[in-house]
Amino acid sequence: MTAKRPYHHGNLKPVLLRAAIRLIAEVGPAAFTMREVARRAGISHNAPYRHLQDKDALLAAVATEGFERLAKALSKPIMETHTAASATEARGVAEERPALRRFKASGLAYVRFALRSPEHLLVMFDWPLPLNRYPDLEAAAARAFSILVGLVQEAQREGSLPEGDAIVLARIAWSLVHGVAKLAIGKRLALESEAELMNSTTRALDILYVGMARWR
Amino acid sequence: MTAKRPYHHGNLKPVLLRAAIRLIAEVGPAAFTMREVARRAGISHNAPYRHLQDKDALLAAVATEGFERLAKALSKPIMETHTAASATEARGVAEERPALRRFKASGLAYVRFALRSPEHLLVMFDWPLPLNRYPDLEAAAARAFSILVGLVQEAQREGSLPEGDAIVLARIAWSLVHGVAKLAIGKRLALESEAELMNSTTRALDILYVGMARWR
DNA sequence: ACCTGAACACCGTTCAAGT
DNA sequence: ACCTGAACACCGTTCAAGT
Repeated sequence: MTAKRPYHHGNLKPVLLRAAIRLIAEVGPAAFTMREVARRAGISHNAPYRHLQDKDALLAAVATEGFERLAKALSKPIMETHTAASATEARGVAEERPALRRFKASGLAYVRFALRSPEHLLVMFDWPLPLNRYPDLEAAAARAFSILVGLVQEAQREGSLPEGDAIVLARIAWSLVHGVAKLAIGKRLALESEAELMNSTTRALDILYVGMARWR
Repeated sequence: MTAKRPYHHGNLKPVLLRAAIRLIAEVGPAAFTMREVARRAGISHNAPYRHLQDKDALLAAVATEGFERLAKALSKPIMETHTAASATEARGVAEERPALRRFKASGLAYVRFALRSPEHLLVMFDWPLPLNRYPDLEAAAARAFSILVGLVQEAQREGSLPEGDAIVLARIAWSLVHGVAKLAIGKRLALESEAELMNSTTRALDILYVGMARWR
């Protein structure tokens, strides 16, 4: 226990990232401290400053990683049972074309990502990081959003969504799933299980799609 | 400047609340400290503990006040120019009945509240307060949500929204406006002015309404 | 190159002592 | 009753000194 700590050599940064995420998950970002991160990484309290400018830089790295994972989750929208239970499907209406399915699935993927990585979402959106000081973070966030815009455009080409500014439609969809995700994480939706939340999200996305398709 | 501080007598709590909100608005909840609140209130750093159990209790009071103000904002949805520009209106379709107007207006009011009091919204939704330990807060939050549910029910009685669980519809609407509000506060929507945001929100609410009305 | 321990100016919270 | 100053165990960050 009083064993002398060996020097930690090699890439400390990923180790710090993992420790940071686990710590935020446990105590929340408010109680999150650099010294505790260092303790968990088994290094002295100021070693992180060799690799990161400061606490914000560590959180910016967490946020950047979060946007990269989100982008991956959004672009791999594998259809699941929840989506199969989608209303138009249930009625046997064969109008749900592939791009529209992917668009809706990405919405579900957003919420699922948020549930699995609430600590990431929190740092990504609710930690007041000066975005312009972290270009990597800004770029990762832009990439994630552009995937959603691309899905809207595909659905437009397919004829599932109306012509018009894809960015506007993407922002509305993003707002909906972001709201669902944030409220769900904060336990404000009074939904029991993840399955129930996914069903509810599917319904919300169906409503949004119907509204987008008919609205003029 | 070295003048001896007179004792502060009377109700310190409201003074602390005002100071707390101003401080959070300036530095964010992460950098928010009890000692600085006390400094701004012109009292010694530990005086607040005579009135509040701890830092969380002060933030819980801020959140409670926020929900009370939100409830007020939602129940006084005065129609404004943005809503008047709503699509159905623009086309002269006279189908927008009063309860539906109030429902949409409350959505706009939610976003407007968020823009005017971002610090309240942040504490209300993103500070990990153990809700069950602050019954006043929990009750205020429930009251605010119930107003939205009531608006949905009125719109259902009026025939503007389909029959069915009002709570489910209210949750979906809440998610949308909450997402818009959070993303707007975080400057993630790339919208220039408040007017632009209100127009965009109006469009989103129109889409949601159309989707709700037609979805089955 | 990378890490450490001591140091500084902070925090949240408590408590005996003052008015 | 209400407030204060000193105290304790923390934090973020820096820096000279070690391997």
